[in-house]
Amino acid sequence: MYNSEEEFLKYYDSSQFEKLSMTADILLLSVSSIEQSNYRKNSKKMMSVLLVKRDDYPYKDKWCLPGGFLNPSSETLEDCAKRVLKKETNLSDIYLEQLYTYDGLDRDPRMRVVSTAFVALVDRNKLTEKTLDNVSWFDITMYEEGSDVVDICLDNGQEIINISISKKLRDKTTDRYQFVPLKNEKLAFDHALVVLAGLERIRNKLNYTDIVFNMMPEYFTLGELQQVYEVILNKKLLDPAFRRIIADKVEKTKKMRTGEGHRPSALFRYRKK
Amino acid sequence: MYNSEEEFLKYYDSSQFEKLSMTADILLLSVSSIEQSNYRKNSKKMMSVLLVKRDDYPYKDKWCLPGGFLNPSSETLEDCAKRVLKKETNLSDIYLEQLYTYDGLDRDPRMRVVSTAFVALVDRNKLTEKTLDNVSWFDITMYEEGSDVVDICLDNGQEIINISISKKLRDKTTDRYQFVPLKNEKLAFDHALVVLAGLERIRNKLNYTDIVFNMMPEYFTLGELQQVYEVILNKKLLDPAFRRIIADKVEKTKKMRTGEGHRPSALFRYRKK
DNA sequence: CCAATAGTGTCTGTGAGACAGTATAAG
DNA sequence: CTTATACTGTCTCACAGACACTATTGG
Repeated sequence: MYNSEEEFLKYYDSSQFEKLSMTADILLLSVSSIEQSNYRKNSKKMMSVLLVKRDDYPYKDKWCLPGGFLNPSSETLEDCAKRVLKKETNLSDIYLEQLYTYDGLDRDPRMRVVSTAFVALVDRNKLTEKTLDNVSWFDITMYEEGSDVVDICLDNGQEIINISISKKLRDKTTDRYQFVPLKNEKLAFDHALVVLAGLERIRNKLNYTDIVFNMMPEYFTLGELQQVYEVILNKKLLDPAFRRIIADKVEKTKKMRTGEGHRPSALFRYRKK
Repeated sequence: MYNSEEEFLKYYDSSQFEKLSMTADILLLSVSSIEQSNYRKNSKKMMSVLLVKRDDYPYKDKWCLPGGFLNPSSETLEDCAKRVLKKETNLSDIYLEQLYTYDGLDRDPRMRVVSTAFVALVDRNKLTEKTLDNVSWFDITMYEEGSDVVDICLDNGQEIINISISKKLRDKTTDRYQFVPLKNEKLAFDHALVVLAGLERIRNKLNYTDIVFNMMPEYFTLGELQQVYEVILNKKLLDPAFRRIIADKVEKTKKMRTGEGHRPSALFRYRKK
């Protein structure tokens, strides 16, 4: 037939397979600080996610994750994700990790679109708040009532998005769980599933990686770091246990944080290994 | 512009974005038993992977993972993976899990192809050995010499495939590790990376899921199960510790395995929760 | 002094790792 | 009796969970 790879490629007809469009969607997460009225209290921390308001069909006026179509001839999906992040946040040095590829047949009413979702983490302080009115940070609250329903509440101060997702056991030929959206009126596409999967990924990785520090400023107190752990894991931790766990990941500096209405705390820094 | 989603879709031109082809590749893993010459000894277990010999360009005469092009108008990537599995092994009830999406610009010399890789697990006993001569099971040996180089050796009894991959730390904007193929002369595309990523996935999941039982027959001895654990984790386990760990995952049956040249062992069964 | 957080010392119970020992089949 | 595996009892050491205690600031 053909005698060499060169010859094969010369006559290869790449149109023989039907093609499709791909997008990269980004779940950009960070931690927000909410000042408390009591001057003594530390600011409360919450996980937050960046959403974009759609200004055109499909899903007009609903919120969605920032994303964009892949340019197949020039960029990888990761390149594409970075390009979108740059456009949306003006930052280019952000932690980025591939999450999952979503490919339901009807996820986009326009046509078949396969989307690879990425999780991105960022320190909120690095962001220059260029307040585009179609982009907004939503604080995340997760309720895992019972065993198989997860409720997620997203709140940007003006609008509240309620999501309810069922975690069902699937047949053994696939992943352990299937996620079925039960309630979701304001989040476009299948992005509710991406939010849930991304939060779970970060929660799992917290224990065996150093990803937290991508959401932290250079200098931080152990109290702040503990709050971030607590908000990601969604449970209170005991001080001594927490300090044992992160002891070898951080190093104490000579700086102190004062003026908080209580004992000052030492500032720590991430110690790379 | 448009007054409703219906109207929008009616005039939507889906050709405005450049399109591309996608494939689903499957890393089908199972455990093989190798009879020992000493009649007393139990058969040795090894992880093994199903490879297909390419009979056309590109990568003619090299081995690759079974895979196929996605038909975008009718199937999901998982459907596509199942279709390929059915064709290659004639089985349809197989554990299947999405692994990672590979999208390097030059991974296929023909054109831009993005591939979503799946891991599939199967009990070798369920396979009817229809010995197609272009399909073969390769036993896997992994060496993790030092800290950042992984050597994988694949052996089907006639041919040996040696792969060497470097695990390098990447910049913090992405995943912790970057995998760089150092040596690989017989495995097509970027499939060496898929093999490594899949083995690591299974190894990690062994501890917090019940996936092993997808590779086990209905009845098995604890010795056999332990051997499978050992071969996946690539290290010896202590009997009492192992039995404590899996105690609540299995249930003893009345059946026994005899005739092995040593004390008979009870047959166990997976206990679903 | 009070309120709130920072930071440390120490007890205890659980559980993995380790080793030793008993049991039982085939040849 | 030997060999190889099956299976169990128990000790120890590390470590997470828990609690209590001291320290230090602003108001």
